Amino acid sequence: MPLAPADMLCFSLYSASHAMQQVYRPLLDALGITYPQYLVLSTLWSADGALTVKGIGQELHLDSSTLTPLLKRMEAAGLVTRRRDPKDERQVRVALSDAGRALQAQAAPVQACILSSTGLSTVAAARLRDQIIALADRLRDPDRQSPPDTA
Amino acid sequence: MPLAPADMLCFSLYSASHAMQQVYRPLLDALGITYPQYLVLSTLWSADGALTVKGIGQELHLDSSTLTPLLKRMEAAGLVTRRRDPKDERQVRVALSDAGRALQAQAAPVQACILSSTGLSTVAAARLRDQIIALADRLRDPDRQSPPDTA
DNA sequence: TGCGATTTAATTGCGTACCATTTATATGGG
DNA sequence: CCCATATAAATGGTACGCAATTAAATCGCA
Repeated sequence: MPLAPADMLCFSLYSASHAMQQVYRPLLDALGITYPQYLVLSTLWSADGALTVKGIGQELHLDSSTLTPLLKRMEAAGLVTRRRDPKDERQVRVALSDAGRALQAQAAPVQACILSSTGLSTVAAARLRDQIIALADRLRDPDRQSPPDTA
Repeated sequence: MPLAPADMLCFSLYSASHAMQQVYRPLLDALGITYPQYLVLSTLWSADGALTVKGIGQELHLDSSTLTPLLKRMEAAGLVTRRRDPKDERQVRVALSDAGRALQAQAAPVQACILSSTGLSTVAAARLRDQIIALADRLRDPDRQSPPDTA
């Protein structure tokens, strides 16, 4: 018998992730940014220095073909700067502009608002987060069990 | 202090959902479908009859602006049929074609492969799924607040 | 009976995501 | 020193995902 989406672990993730973005949307609309842009800004706020596109991609598990246009929009919005690294011109260094740094204060209440929307305590949210991170790590682990093609 | 994406519950969902789709990708590539298309097919396989676009959207929490082009691609691929309901011509009824039904057998091993990739037992996967479903339901609940943490 | 309010799909425009490919730069080996 | 290889970013193409708009059908109620 077939498994309906509602019974699938994958669909719970897919669906919860979308629901989460819906909660973020009005908060981020007020800041003029999208959810992936908020993730990039959070990375830069925490990094406290310029990161390469590659470095941001490693944090967020996104590749340059996703990040390049996203970062260009953020640069056009005046939130970040993009400069070739003079030491290695293959790399593009992304740094916060003053406006990008200023947005951190505006965004300060967002996390508390999100947590409240989850209906979870800080501890319960952290516990669930860690379970989901562990799952994602196993899914990305190249030598995970169940070899369908490893004869 | 700012919260890095790696510490956010939202990002664990975002990231795990993407990781899950990467595990699905090679399996679904072999069937010639995408992950959202697999969700639509799973819905139709379980429903055992024609559903409206609206009905599919309620199952998957997607709206017609996402589903209409997706269903048109599936129709072009010969997996489903789309017909206006003669009783109410606003509605479009989506039904499996023979090829769409036949794909169910091809897709039968997929769920077991995915479960194995999670590294979780059936019971542990179901328990995590239920926690995430409950979270998503609270996030979608219009009258949510009650932060049990912030006094 | 008839007409406006509501409901439903489709359409449009924008922003992700990702694969495959291309371009530019750097580095290692002979 | 120069070529082969490796790496980073960008590009092109396809497919979601959603807000807002448009178009059509039905319902509500006088």
